[in-house]
Amino acid sequence: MANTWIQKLQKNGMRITAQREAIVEILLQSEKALEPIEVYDLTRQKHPSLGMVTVYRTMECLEELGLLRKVHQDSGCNKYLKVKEGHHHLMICRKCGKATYFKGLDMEAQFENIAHQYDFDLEEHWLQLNGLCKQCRVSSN
Amino acid sequence: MANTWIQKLQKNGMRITAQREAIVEILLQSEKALEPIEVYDLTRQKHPSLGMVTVYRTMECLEELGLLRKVHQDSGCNKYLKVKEGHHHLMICRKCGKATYFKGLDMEAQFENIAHQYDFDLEEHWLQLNGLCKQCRVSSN
DNA sequence: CTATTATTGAAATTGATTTTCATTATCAAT
DNA sequence: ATTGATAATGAAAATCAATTTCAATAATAG
Repeated sequence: MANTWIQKLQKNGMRITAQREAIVEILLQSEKALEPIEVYDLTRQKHPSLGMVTVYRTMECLEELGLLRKVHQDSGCNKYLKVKEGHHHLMICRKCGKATYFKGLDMEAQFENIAHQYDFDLEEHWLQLNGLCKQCRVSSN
Repeated sequence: MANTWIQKLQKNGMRITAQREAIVEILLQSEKALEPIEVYDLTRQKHPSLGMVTVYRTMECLEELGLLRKVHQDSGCNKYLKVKEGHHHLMICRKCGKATYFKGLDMEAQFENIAHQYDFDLEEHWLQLNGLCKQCRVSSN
């Protein structure tokens, strides 16, 4: 896992540093989208000298390389999640933030149909399901 | 149009001021989602003494009253658009920003189905189509 | 008209993100 | 292994959006 990301960084001419390895580790472990400050706090538990700027720069690189993607939630739009290959959509728990990818039932045709009606050149669609995951539904609420 | 919004403000115990009327006017005229600074600039053309804080506060009120809604775009997540009654989704031109509501083909059943598979308690879904509107496709690109 | 009180806007504050720059660490080439 | 070019780092400053504070002003009930 982490190796794949590190390799990709390397292939793109970037150097491998302890900070980057630590940040990648945290991001790969997380089941939910994380904002820079969260990555900073989590990474600093094992790497206290890490600077916030390094987190921003590393996450920016990872996004440009297509390894991370931005996720929008009511709780903020500065959260980043590991990308999953192929065409997927997200299901996100509003309580714990757990993000699950699911394969979209081909709705593309329907979307294209609508776009056509409005003479709209459809380039992409954003679909996200929000609610409560199993665990969070059970516990307190 | 504007009367409806003004009335709603009044009904909720708010006072009608020239600033609020001007801001409402701008927001109702716009075909695209606007961020506070844009509302500020546009409104100040006819009302130069307007303060930024008033824009923020007025837009916040309008959102709470269900007249405005936040819209997420690559160009930012601090944009607000007039709400349309009923269940609709958005189609947004990435070039001019024009936002068009369309009636969703009932995809709720499909979404519920997916949610059920993942033992997920679906509360809401976000769907947005992004691309180019007719005018923007024709002109230059 | 007047008194009450919500609203306004300037200025200060906060919080997130970006920029700058001197120091440090990586890695390719010896 | 050593070295040198240069990419990466982190502290501090700068920027930008949004919020809070507060004295002055304006809307509206009576």
